[in-house]
Amino acid sequence: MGARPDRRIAHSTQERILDAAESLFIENGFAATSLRAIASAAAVNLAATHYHFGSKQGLLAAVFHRRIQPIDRARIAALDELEAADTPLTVRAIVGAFLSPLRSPPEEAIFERLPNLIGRIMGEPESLVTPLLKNEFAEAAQRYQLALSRALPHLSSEDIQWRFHFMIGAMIQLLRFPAPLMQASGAEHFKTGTDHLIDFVVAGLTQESTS
Amino acid sequence: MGARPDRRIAHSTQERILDAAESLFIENGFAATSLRAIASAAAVNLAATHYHFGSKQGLLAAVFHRRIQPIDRARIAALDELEAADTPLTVRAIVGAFLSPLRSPPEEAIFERLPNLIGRIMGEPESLVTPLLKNEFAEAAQRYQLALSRALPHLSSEDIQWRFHFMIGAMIQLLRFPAPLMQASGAEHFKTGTDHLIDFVVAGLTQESTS
DNA sequence: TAAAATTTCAAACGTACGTTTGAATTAATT
DNA sequence: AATTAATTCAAACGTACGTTTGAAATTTTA
Repeated sequence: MGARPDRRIAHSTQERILDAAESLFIENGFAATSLRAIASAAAVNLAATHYHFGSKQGLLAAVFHRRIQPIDRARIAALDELEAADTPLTVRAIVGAFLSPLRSPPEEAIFERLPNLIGRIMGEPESLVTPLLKNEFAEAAQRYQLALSRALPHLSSEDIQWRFHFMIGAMIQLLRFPAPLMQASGAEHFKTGTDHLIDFVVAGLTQESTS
Repeated sequence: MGARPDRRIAHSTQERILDAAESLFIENGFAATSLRAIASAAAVNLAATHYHFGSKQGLLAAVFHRRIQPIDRARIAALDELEAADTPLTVRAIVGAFLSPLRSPPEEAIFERLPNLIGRIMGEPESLVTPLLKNEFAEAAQRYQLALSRALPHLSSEDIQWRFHFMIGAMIQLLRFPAPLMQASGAEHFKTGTDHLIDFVVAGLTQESTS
């Protein structure tokens, strides 16, 4: 019997594993998610996880890579575009470019849980997170900190690093908890979490430290 | 010779377990830390972990409670003291009161790794974190958001919640990664991470959203 | 279609896990 | 000192884990 269902409806084995692993990693974290649970949710054989991804860590890397790569590229592309113009960049424009991939239109339903994944993975122990970030996020971080120090020439590189650090923290908080604790009631004026985030970090970045 | 018979050299079994569990939770996370590793590091019998704390989750709760309670009380006490005066509070004073427990003088060496613990636990999956926070952090959060909305009366409660949310995120980032990625070279002018954090979040909180 | 490469599968590998048990030991009480 | 309570201990409980295996099934290549 044909083991291959309609390819348009059902994803490939790798994709099904990635989807299932992503959901379960988001929900329970890496260590608390078993390959058996992943294989079961993906409706594939347990051994398929090792056949396609080598190990549980390899699967995590693949899950992360699939989501972070488009974001990383979009960030760099957005900054390239900004810098193509010869006008000096505003902090708000830089922040907007950095965060825009997080609110870009969901061409695929992917973007629904993408933020959750990043937030969850960033919460994992450092020994798990650092190797993932080293090769996926370092370039964009460097580029954006450079752009920020150009837009804020009076700040030391130390100041830039700290403020960038806190921007990342605020961003992760939004990714992990898409809404503040209290459930916002009827959304009166439409302002997304990302909008609030941008306002907050722009103020933090451009602040003139009075202390 | 020490004039005091310092009993702290030899901790009790519970304390040794709590210390060992704390260190290992910080390093590897909850799920990836085994009770056997904890018992071994604490030099106690494996069964002692269940005898004293009932379960692994109970141990986590005890580890967390031991550290978060002093912080929580210090936060509330600091706010009480501020509000005892009848002058309206500044945002900076409120933020300083909220964050002061994180840089209070290390009377005990405890305070060295306390921030790491909180940061690490906040990164755990929501199902683990939420029950811990519900009864340990809710009151202080409410009190401080109320104080903030009094200091910033032109802001909606929704705005207050969002800004508070991002303040927490920036704080957690500092707790989890006490320094920005790049190692700061010779510390020229002394300004701690908490000082940078306060400046950042005060600016974010007091910002007049122009977007 | 025949051969080769790729992918799926059921089953098992050895190890480690959280938890429980009941006796041995220590501490507290009378 | 005798009795009771609290604590420690070695050992084992059953379960689940990541990983490996080798044959069966499928897809690709020629």
